Amino acid sequence: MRWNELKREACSVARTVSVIGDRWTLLILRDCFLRVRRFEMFEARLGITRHILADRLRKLVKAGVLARVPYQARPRRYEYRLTDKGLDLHPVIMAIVHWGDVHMAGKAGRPLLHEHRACGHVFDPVLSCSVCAGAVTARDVLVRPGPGAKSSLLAGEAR
Amino acid sequence: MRWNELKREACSVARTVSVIGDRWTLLILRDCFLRVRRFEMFEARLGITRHILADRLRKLVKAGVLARVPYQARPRRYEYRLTDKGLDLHPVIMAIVHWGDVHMAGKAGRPLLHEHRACGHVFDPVLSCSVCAGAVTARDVLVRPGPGAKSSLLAGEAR
DNA sequence: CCTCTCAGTTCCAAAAAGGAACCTTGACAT
DNA sequence: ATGTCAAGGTTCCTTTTTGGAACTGAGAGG
Repeated sequence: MRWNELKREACSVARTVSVIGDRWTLLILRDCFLRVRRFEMFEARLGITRHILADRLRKLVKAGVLARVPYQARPRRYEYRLTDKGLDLHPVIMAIVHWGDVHMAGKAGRPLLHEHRACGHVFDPVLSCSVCAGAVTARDVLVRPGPGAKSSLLAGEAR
Repeated sequence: MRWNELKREACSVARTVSVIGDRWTLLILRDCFLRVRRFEMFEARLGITRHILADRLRKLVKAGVLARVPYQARPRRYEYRLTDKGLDLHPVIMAIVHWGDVHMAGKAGRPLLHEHRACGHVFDPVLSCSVCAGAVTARDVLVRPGPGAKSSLLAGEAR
């Protein structure tokens, strides 16, 4: 399966992965959420080669995750900003950061802390239910086919 | 930057990406959460080539995300199961699924629905604060250096 | 024996990534 | 007018990673 076949799969993971399922893309998005916006800044922070960076930024713009907006005329220069669609990736990045904090932090401790403006405390992200607001873990979830399902998606066996 | 340099970065995203930042790995994990466990099953569902699958499974086992457990003797056969560390990736997969459901679902609708056993309803995952339990969006979060920080990680500019 | 299943491994061609140099637009200084 | 600088790319060539398909090995079952 090639990249372009991925986005046609009847699976939300496959479709999302067709946009962000690449190590550089994920690192670029991390930097976007840290307010990095310019080509040279990404390059310096990531240690990515320039043509791969150009390629990934182009793809993210095409996917509607980033917008390429001019920040000066003469010479015309552009920067890359998260769109609303891109901002919606925040939970993905937070979940990734949290897993890294818990399972991959060295003894130096976590590199970054997150403060919740609303309550003023340093917090951990918790996944919760949109209906009852209770915490959700892997074992609390029953997966069922939805309207866009292909029957082959589910593995069969009940949970 | 090569893969093996990634895990040494002082960034939880980089470290997590060194384990799961590959499209096949993410799709393998999706299937793991759908109770797929055997080599042939992964291959059939994913359309991945066999040696890449073998490679990714080996890496996930080495990373402690999956465990290779025998399910029959004579001939000895193994299956791959999520460890607790692997189960902790559930929020990452849920966040990815949800983004795909919202931004990439065709008009057929979402392929899978998730029911919260505790309350019995189909739900969407919401990221919330471990301290006050309130919802958390990108703009609610203030990022600060933690004990394991390198100063270069933050982009500078206040949020 | 012969064939089948599962779980891999091997080999070769094709695609993607790394590295370094080059290009373009315009500002600013000499 | 010539030279240098900065930002944001592009080009070219080499090394790495994938894709695809065939082969291996340990039993089971006829």
